[in-house]
Amino acid sequence: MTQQAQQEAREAPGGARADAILDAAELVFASSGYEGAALREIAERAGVAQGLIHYHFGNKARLFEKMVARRSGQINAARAERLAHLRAEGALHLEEIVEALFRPTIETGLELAEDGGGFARILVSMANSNDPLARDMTETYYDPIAHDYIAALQEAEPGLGRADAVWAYMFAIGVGMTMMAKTGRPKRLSDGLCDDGDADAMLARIVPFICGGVRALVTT
Amino acid sequence: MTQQAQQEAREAPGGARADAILDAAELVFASSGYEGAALREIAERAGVAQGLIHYHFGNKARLFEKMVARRSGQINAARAERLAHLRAEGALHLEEIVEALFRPTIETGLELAEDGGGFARILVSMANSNDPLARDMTETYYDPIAHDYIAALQEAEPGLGRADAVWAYMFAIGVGMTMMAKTGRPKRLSDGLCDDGDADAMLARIVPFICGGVRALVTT
DNA sequence: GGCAACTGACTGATCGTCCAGTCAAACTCA
DNA sequence: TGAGTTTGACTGGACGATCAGTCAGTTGCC
Repeated sequence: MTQQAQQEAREAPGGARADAILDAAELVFASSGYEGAALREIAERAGVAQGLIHYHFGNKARLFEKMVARRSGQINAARAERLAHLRAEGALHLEEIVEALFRPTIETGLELAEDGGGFARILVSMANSNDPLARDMTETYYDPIAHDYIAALQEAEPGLGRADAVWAYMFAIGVGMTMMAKTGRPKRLSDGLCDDGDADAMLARIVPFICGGVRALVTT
Repeated sequence: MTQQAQQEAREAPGGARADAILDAAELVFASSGYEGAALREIAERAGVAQGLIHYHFGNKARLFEKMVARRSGQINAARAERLAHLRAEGALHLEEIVEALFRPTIETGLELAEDGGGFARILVSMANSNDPLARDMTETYYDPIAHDYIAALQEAEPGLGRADAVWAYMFAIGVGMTMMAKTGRPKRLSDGLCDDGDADAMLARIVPFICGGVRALVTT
């Protein structure tokens, strides 16, 4: 163990065990929901004693928040970077904006997918919940980047009003949920034709769908 | 009490107390989720002893299912009726189909809204879940009507392929979730400009958005 | 009197949380 | 350097609360 590693192992909650807990928490929260998730199961999956969760995170709510914060930071950094990159290249195009909005979520969400879902499903339940914990976290971690993308929509489509841009963003997020929830329903409804496990194939439909929807809201 | 009413009160679970339990279950499941909901709270809100829930419904899962079945029956009957009415009038138009798809859900969902949400939020969590209970119920109560509307989409837009029609339906449902979840986020993101409590105002944006999206998937 | 509706105290399991204690590494000072 | 002290990650059993579910008993209408 290097001195650097020792130093990191000391910092709470940034050590390897704390990360293992966050990884396990992601799996269990995703498959069981917040209320349904048992801290004992998280501890077991992380290969850690039950008490260690409270040592590092205090309580269940703070564990949930730290878990969301970690992954959300990655997602929204990638979103911001992609948007900045598009701006640097010149005029914004609607298709590129929508692609930039969803690809980081897909890739981060499916990365850890096991039985299918992973972190993305946590986002879905957070987005559709209105309890104070979920609302505060959405406000903290996702509202700032939302404002950026709403502004980008208006830049790309100058005829789009402010209210329409906000609605368009909300609708776009709603469409993205279809993809992230990974329920298997598209396959069932289409006799195997559609697969919500294939992120690229889905994105190929989602992007034109949303762009068509946005342009339909533009008052010309 | 009429003989008819007495007869209904006899059938389990069809009596007035059973209905009161279902009403209370709707409220509690909506605000706390399936795992978070406590049968004791449901009994208390219904003004009924805890044991009566098990007398009428057996267990928590069956109570949940009966509750969903009751309201879903109303929603999907209205959906089917509206679609049949459109067909009877002649050629199907995309805007009318989308309107027919959502209005019954909105009206049934907001009808019982108290702190905001009601049954609609249960639908949202069901649609985005992949646990066996939610999947089976979605399959039983919502897949049949989904097939009808997917077929209607293809009739209204002949250039729309089968896979595209299924995706379009899924995306449309995703957009509808935005509206049904009633998180208050649109208002927050727009400084009060957008209100997700105003179903009619939302539907006025959702319908053109979805229609624009669907038409963007049509291969011409 | 019979039967279905209904009650509420109860059970065992499981939950989040707590805490006394272990242990190895880091630090202190002669 | 090395014995004594301190630190902090970590353990695992115990706690009270609460959960879904059970059941013997009561009620009220035919």
